Amino acid sequence: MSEISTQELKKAGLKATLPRIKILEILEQSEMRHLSAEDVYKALLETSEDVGIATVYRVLTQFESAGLVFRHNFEGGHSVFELNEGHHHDHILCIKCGRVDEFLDETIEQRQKIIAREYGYAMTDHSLIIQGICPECQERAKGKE
Amino acid sequence: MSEISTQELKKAGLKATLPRIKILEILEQSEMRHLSAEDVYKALLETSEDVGIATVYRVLTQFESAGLVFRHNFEGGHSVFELNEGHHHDHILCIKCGRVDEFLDETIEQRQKIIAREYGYAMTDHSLIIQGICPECQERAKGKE
DNA sequence: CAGGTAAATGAGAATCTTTTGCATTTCGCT
DNA sequence: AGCGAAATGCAAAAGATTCTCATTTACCTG
Ligand SMILES: [Mn+2]
Ligand SMILES: [Mn+2]
Ligand SMILES: [Zn+2]
Ligand SMILES: [Zn+2]
Repeated sequence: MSEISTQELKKAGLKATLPRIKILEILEQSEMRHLSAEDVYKALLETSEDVGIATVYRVLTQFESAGLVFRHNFEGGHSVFELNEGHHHDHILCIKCGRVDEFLDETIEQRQKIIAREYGYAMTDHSLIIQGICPECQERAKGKE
Repeated sequence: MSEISTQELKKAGLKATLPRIKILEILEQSEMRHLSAEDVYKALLETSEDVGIATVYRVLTQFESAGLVFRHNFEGGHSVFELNEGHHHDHILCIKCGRVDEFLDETIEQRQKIIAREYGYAMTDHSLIIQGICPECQERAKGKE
């Protein structure tokens, strides 16, 4: 079953080592789409794989360079990673419970390109995060009010 | 001259202490609009004020709570602060030289509100950063090519 | 399939940014 | 001037990430 992961790694130009295979599978199989290095490390511990946290950081950074994952800075302090499944999207986060939703708005995407051009920048990337309170957390707040 | 700063602090509900006055003046007088805690600390050293880095962090956080400054997470790792001068704006950053430009796009602002509503979120904030290569850095690259 | 080699790893130390604990100082108000 | 609460400086601590280096592993060759 790790054959598929092995192929993906090779295709990305990475040696198919045990830690890399395991980490890739965790990213693919986790029900959370956005995982911190610590999240990945904890998941590894549960598979009883003896992988160090330093390797988790190294591998995630390599995955990013290889285009296998995206790194996001949702909250100051630590990065989260998610598999690159080909479709760009932005994020909307609940500041109460941490829920993450994803969206893509073509109007915004276009405006960004126009703005970059106006300022003479060659746009390489962008990061848009909407923060708010999710429907559930709004209900919860209403309840105990 | 620090009278004005003293007033601003009092109005914001903060005791007008020497460190707070100095830090506010640095934010007001710096030619850089976006300063890290370390930047502020270095500027303080040059005024030969004996302020600890811990106080810099504490004061900047208080200024943020008081609405005097905004905190941004431009690059993973550290926050930058800028005076709140009343107008919200987003940022476009050069990944080569660190230059920061500011913009405001009403179309994007509106779309964000609509998206939050679509997902049922009560939007509290948002952060949009366009990354790219500024005109000067594009020229520089062209030159040595 | 053994052997060699460069690349990858684990453990812990190191780094970097930010926060915290605590003794001491300062501010704002009599 | 004097009091009490709030603020500060310093050093230690914390949290996230990177680095060092001895050891192991993946992959190529014969
Ligand atoms: Mn996502
Ligand atoms: Mn700005
Ligand atoms: Zn929520
Ligand atoms: Zn530039």
